[in-house]
Amino acid sequence: MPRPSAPAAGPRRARRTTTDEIVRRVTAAITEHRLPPGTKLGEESLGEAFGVSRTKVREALFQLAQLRLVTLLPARGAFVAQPTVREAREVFAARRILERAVVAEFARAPAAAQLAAVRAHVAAEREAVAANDLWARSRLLGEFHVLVAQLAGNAVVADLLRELVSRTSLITLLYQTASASVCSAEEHAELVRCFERRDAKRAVALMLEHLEHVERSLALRADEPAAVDLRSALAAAKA
Amino acid sequence: MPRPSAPAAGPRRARRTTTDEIVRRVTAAITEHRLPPGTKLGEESLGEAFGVSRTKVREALFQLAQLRLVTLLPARGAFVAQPTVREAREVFAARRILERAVVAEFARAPAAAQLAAVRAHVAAEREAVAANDLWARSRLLGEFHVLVAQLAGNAVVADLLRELVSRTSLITLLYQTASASVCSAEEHAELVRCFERRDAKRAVALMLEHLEHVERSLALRADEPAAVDLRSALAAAKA
DNA sequence: GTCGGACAGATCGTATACAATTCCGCGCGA
DNA sequence: TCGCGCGGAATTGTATACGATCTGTCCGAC
Repeated sequence: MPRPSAPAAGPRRARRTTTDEIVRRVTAAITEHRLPPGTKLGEESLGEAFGVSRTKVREALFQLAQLRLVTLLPARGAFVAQPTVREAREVFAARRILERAVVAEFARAPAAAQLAAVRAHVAAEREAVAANDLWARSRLLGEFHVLVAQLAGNAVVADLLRELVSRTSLITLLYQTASASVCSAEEHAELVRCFERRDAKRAVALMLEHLEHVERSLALRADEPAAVDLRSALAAAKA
Repeated sequence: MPRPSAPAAGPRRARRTTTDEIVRRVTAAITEHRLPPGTKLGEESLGEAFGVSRTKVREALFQLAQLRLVTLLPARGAFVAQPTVREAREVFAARRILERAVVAEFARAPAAAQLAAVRAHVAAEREAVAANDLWARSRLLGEFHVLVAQLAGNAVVADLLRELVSRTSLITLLYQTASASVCSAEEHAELVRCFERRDAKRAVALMLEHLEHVERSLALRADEPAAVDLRSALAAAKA
């Protein structure tokens, strides 16, 4: 009897909605800086919040742990991750590696429709900045990088980058300095202009500069976890 | 009341053993080509095999799905993934991007102990090849790339690469030609010699060549899933 | 003879229940 | 006053139970 050779992983692929929905919403909450690093994510609390039971919450937390957005402590629960300085630097290094290649590829031959898409995205970024919508701003600034990767035509790389971008959001929140707030939207806009000119070389340079700019704007000096967070938490009090 | 700032994600980090153990063992089974693509992974069967209950198996399957080693069909079950040709090409492209950078970094200034480690690894590869131990061979050939990434000092990149290497194992099995069997161990050995000479440029060239060599040895011609598998399954009969 | 619908079996999805571990506050003693 | 040990409450870890969905087969109709 020959093996069934799997039921053709065809059209229907979307999971119900619930588990991935929880992952999506918690991810959004973390990357949009609504859930600060170190926040405890109790299973019962989350279940109550989403109207589902612990079983489902647990699965979502496991997935989030694999994305490195939450840390699971064996019998103590789930917490929003607190990337170390070392990890932060490594994430930026990884992004430089991937995005250099992505930008070079995309700038080589962007289709008109693709250029329109990135232009529209930058417009949305500017809108969020103008409206002072911090949540949308965080989300859009990150999604820009994922969008470019998708348009570059490699979904695998785009997925890897999505993960790294999420982690970057966490890092940004943890280590941002008071004066930080890089105006990334304009840097994105300049990048888009390079795309329009098919200027791959300059696009790559700009992207690397952009990432280094973001990294340098952070306080990545301490060597261990984040005593920073404790202090700021003590100073700023209530979340 | 200031937030507890998380219970110091300190020393103890290892998860119990069970869930990750299942993930590890199934991953090994897949990457060592003991579980062919398309194999159904029933929850009850796996639970029985590992002596745990479905709850735990499900968590493991979810993690494996995120690693893209298994495909979850909504109400039908889990199957060993069958990467498409497109996905296969994208995985190789992603690996070229990452490994080019990894090799360049590592070849720049490898420590003596690190060189010893990679030499030892290649020796183990040769041993497995000589002993005709196909399982160990598959594992070691993949782990070489992860090892180099780890030694290059970026754990984040190493983790990304580990995932890609696992997926490559699956791809290799799915699309290998009868005459395939690239003798990667010798290519690894030559790479190590470049490391010893700190010849970064040639090391990068060799690595890219090596990856392209592996990719070209596969039958990545068809555009859709793998009718190949069906035929071979019908021909070869029993697993 | 082939196609369409319905039933039965099996498997997955979700919730609930119980056991194990941890955390927190209290009391005791030095 | 501080350290240490000890319950009680809360939370996590695991298993089981029940409902929903799908697969495969059988039967009847065209």
